[in-house]
Amino acid sequence: MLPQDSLSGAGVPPSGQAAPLLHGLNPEQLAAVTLPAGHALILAGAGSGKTRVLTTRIAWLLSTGQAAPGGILAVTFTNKAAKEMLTRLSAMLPINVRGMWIGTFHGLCNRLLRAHHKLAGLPQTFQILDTQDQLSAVKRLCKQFNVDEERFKPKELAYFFAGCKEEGLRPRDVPVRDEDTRNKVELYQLYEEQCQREGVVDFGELMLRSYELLRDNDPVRVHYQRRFAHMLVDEFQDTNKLQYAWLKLLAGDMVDGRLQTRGSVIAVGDDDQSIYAFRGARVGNMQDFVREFGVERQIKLEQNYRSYSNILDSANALIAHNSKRLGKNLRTSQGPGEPVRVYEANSDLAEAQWMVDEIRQLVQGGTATRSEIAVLYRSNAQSRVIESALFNVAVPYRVYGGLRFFERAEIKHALAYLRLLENPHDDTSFMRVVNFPARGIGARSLESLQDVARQIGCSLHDAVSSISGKAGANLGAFVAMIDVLREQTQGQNLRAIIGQMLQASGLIEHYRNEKEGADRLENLDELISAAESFVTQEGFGKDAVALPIDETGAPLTQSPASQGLDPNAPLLNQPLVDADTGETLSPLAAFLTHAALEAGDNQAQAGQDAVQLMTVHASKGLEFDCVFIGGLEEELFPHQNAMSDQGGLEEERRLMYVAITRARARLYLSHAQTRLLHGQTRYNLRSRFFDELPEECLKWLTPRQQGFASYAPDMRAVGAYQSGARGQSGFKSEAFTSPPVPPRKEAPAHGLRVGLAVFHTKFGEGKVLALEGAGDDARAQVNFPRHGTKWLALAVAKLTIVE
DNA sequence: TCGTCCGAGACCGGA
DNA sequence: TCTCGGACGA
Repeated sequence: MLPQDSLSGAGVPPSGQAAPLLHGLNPEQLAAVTLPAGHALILAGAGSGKTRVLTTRIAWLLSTGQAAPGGILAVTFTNKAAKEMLTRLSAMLPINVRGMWIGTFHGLCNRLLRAHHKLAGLPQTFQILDTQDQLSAVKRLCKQFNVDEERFKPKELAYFFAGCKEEGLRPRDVPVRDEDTRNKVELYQLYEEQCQREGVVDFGELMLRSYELLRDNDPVRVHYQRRFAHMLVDEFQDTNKLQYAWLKLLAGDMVDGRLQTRGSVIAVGDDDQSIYAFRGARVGNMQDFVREFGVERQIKLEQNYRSYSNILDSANALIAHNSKRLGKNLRTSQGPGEPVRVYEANSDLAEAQWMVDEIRQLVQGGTATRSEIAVLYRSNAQSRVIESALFNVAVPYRVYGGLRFFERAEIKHALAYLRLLENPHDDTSFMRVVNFPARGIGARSLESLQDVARQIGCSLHDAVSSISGKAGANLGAFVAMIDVLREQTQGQNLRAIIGQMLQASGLIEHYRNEKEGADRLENLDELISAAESFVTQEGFGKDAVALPIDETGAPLTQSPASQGLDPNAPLLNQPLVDADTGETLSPLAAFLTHAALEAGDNQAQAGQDAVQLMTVHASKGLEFDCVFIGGLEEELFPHQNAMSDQGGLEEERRLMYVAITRARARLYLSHAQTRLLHGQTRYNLRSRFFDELPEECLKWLTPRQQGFASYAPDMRAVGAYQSGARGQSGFKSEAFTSPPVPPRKEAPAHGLRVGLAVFHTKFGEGKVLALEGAGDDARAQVNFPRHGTKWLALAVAKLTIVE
């Protein structure tokens, strides 16, 4: 039933239209969907129907007439989530979703900055730097100012700049405590000047600049505050300080130290799934939100519709080890289901082989289709072994992550040319392609070009005319090529522009002559198709109607375009608009924006029934019937970089929690005793997370090793770990079922015995303390005076007996 | 100036 | 194992 008091006045269609929307919601979900106006926090556990609640809420607001499409702003973190929301919405309601602002933080900021680029102090065609571009911009800066790159590593500088921006700090705002910081802040200032001069913004700038735009321009801010009466924020636990401040600005103004809001904000989040602290996410925003917005309604969604209880209990038990939690426990009405299966492999190869065997059984036995099986891992590097194991037995698979479409070198090159067409002063793009394909412009020429540009204070493009000699001729030819191309492609469609660019730049020619160029040529072809489908989706062409603007120069709330009720209209948002002129951004400029904000899929063959391989981070928000989580070893998962502090470890645990809760019916966990990482074999302890799972939910496919500590690379580390959280490990003999593991017998074919002195190429001389295993599996424990005690796989380690 | 070779260092995660 | 940057010879 609809709460009567929340239906606001005139224009409300009969509630009969909304009723089907609400069908099948549980009481908490219903309460969340039909919340009356006002701010609210929804704590939504994994698999509790969060996205459904969000989209139904929007649909409910619209269908009851409480909101117009233009009055809604819904913000997410990933393009995937935004698309999902739009897809579901359009399935629920026969309305055009174009007038709504649904997108990622960065996407919406981009939209704001395009609309008000003058006020924001940006050229209309400003380009967006992705992480790669940003790094090369920083490197260029370092070269220019002769920065000691040993002392200030470009990567660290980029990270520092991004961190400042996430905190909302401009160079003048950064507290300087030491000389080191002072230098960094100076470089930060120079970096900003460089970006501004070149008309480019990085991801952090996108966010910070639009924050400042809203903060410093009252009419604009007020306009959007009025417009967005309903704001919904997904994955609120992942917001950083700046994003939260941005939301506050849109919601209302501070009056006498108190936030006076106009519309209502609904934040949906799960503190247990906060896995982005490394890029500035602040779980504390949830508490701040409750306090500063005066949130009175908090709803917990704890009913899980996804997993059986063995899986859910495991997740609950694991996450209970974290100290800082808002407190929430998932429950399910489904039965216990299958136990969580645990497997210990001798090596990463064996682990992968076991996974593949299990996967084939699942598929052949009809338990699951391939696309409903996911293999999750902590870091991308782990996918290799699994991929090759799958490949060997011809099981189709799909890897997420790694290089994505718009990040491939050839695509970046092509995009750089396109960017130069839009903005000749984009020095990052200039540098990228000025000598690619090679056209006789070497480091020397570029150095002098950069010198000249700095002296005059202009872009590289403009500095070219001041260079004389042979270098000047070559550079001149390059610039002329770009300028001619720009003129020639004026007014042409995107397909034609890209086609001509590929020819004129010599990219096609270059890759045609390259040995391994076929793939790259194919990708360049794919770029044209991508542009083509972008153009149709975004609705450029006949139905592209500019949004009208009001007296403040901002687009009007309700545009005729957004009301053009075309049920078959594409799902994406309306074209980017310049608020001053009402012009839509050119297809090329919009496409470049799209390419920067959405790195795209990494592989085609989407439709195929394939096993899904991805990192745990990438799996967030997804679910599968069967989930394998591999590499559950100390230093890998939890990752070694995260173990230095408590916060890091808790984040790793949340990551594990996310991984576990992806599974609906079957969950497999595994770890390997030895793993080839960074080109060398490592011996890792079984992950501590195993000890935090309830024994009764687990089924050990291999005997649970008591002597786990024997794999420690360093005895001191073992001591520290043993004295820590590790309690009594339950050794359940009845859990030993299939498949049987060959017993390890002493079979000293290697000629070693305890007490023998041996020599290792890396660790030097040492003494054998213990031996175990046989054949390929044989290991020796050796004490090296300088490197401590290690277990070495004799098949791998080169040990010679010292006479 | 260009291409290739080689050694060092990295690989945790993403808009 | 792979990528990057520097060195070196053509």
